[in-house]
Amino acid sequence: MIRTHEAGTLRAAHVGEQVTLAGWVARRRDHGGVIFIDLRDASGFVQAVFRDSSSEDAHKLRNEYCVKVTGTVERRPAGNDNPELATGEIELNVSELVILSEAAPLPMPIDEHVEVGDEARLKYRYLDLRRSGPAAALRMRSDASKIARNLLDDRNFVEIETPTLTRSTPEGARDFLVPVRVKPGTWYALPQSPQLFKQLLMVAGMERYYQIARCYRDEDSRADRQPEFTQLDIEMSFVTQEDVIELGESIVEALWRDLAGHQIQRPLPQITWHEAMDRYGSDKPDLRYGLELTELTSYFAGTEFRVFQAEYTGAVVMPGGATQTRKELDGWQDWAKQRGAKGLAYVLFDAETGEARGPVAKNLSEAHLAGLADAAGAKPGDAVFFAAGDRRHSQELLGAARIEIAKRAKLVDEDAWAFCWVVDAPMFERTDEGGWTAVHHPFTSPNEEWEPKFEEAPDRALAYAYDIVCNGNEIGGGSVRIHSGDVQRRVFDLLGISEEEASDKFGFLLEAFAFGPPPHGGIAFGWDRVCMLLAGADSIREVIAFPKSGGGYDPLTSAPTPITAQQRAEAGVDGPPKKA
RNA sequence: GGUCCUGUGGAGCAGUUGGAGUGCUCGCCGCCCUGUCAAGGCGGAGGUCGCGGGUUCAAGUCCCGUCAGGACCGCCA
Repeated sequence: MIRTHEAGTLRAAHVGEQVTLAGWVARRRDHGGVIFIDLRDASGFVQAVFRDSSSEDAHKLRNEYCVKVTGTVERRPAGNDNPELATGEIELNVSELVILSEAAPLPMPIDEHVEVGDEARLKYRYLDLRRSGPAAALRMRSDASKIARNLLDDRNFVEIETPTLTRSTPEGARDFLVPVRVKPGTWYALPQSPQLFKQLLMVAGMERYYQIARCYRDEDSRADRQPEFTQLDIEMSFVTQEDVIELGESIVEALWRDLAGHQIQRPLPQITWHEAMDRYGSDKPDLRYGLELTELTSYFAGTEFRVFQAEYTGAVVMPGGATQTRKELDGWQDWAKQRGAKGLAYVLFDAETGEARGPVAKNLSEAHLAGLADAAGAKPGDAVFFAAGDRRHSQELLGAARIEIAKRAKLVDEDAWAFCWVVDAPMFERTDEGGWTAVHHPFTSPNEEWEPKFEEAPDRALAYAYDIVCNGNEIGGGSVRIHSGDVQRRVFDLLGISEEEASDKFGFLLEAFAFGPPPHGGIAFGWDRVCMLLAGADSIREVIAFPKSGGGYDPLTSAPTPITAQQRAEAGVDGPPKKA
């Protein structure tokens, strides 16, 4: 090493020692006769002092020059300590300065105190990462992965890599495709997850598999989504849902204990998917606040108001919402329309009299108005928002409203951690064409109750499928898989997948399942989201070294780029497509 | 595919009902300065106001289009 110590580790105990440091000029304070440099390396900062003998070159220093300095660690003069710095009691009296490399004027400030836009940060991510905050997020992620690996290793899990050039899967998200030079017209797909491979590893008798796996989905991005993302992917043989949940909680417990200083209460609460929808209008409810939905379908039975003559009518209360201005109430209508709803009906309860006001109130009978506050759980001064219509969509609208209310009314405790499992997810949902599709994936096992009869009521059939939710974010999910050929065939039948089609698409898996597949199940954590939460960030970009911006664009490398005619000719892009 | 927000020196922002010269902080360059620590003082450079079109006597400002970024809906088993 060209240095003897790390800058941020020097303390009063080192006073008198001759040391050599290497790092970057974080800041300079040139007083003419004496020059101070904050020298930064990965460990932190230390103040280097240049006087007469060493100051000639030091005048030339600029921010982010990479330098090597040799000198003596000295106690700072009385009154000059800097309690802000871990190294604030001492400084390095420099006798020799070597400029290792110079830095051009910076395109963005590298300053702990200055906000910089995302565009500049991502384009110059290597400069962004010199700042302590962004750097700490990546180090924290490394720690998180280490904690998970250690825990899984202790439990005899095997870390196994699976292919990233694989075959296209018909279900789920859009695949990223890779043309094949040696066989034009054929394509690899990048995996959306290692799902099928981990099941094959169970057939292979590995029993306990895990992998920190890169996954790819060609869908539009969001703050918590990237085209390539990472899962902590886990699969186990001879387990029940309870075993997977126990393991999942152990991982979450270790992560939050060691990285967030938070002890979770085990077992974590479990609520069923239907309960989550009924009470919170979401399959990933944020339990940091109440504001539960109330169903008023039977309350409004027989109402003259046509909007509420619906399959489902529900409500959510906005505490203190009655004082909202007309403009704010109109804002809710725009908000609802933006989500594809016709609007958001509301009733305001006067803070003084408790009297119901608003356009909807005029359409309701005296009796319905009289009992409404109690039925919806509203107090004088509150607003109540309603959604009516299709049960699922209405609940989702109210669920979204609930989140928005909590945000606007500042009801979210930002320091709280609220975990839960959402269990008993439905197996199937209707497709637009009137058939059925798997909610999770077609290898998810029906639960014990529904296994013999899921065909009788596919809309009500429940699966051994579970999601773990933290503060309204789905951070992981999994299921017990089907290991019986008979059940798998029945599921395919219901989904309208013929034997021929199944064999064409998943033949390799079904064939493997002919050879004594063990019962198995697993879970995958969305690792970027987990790390985002642990880092206290509001975007997964903060915990990804080189994230992409919207549209899958990489501001640093400018990928994706056009290819040359020659590359295209060789790539095998232009081979004939498969007949439909 | 759709909705909304934002584009102004290198960075972050301001710019009023359209009205004479786009301003501020930081950074950058030069000089001064021996105890600062987000150092300070003096001086200086740096702008197609994202791009194109339109309205107007006059556009950073209004209108249309377009590009880029962000948030969201659709989508994401």
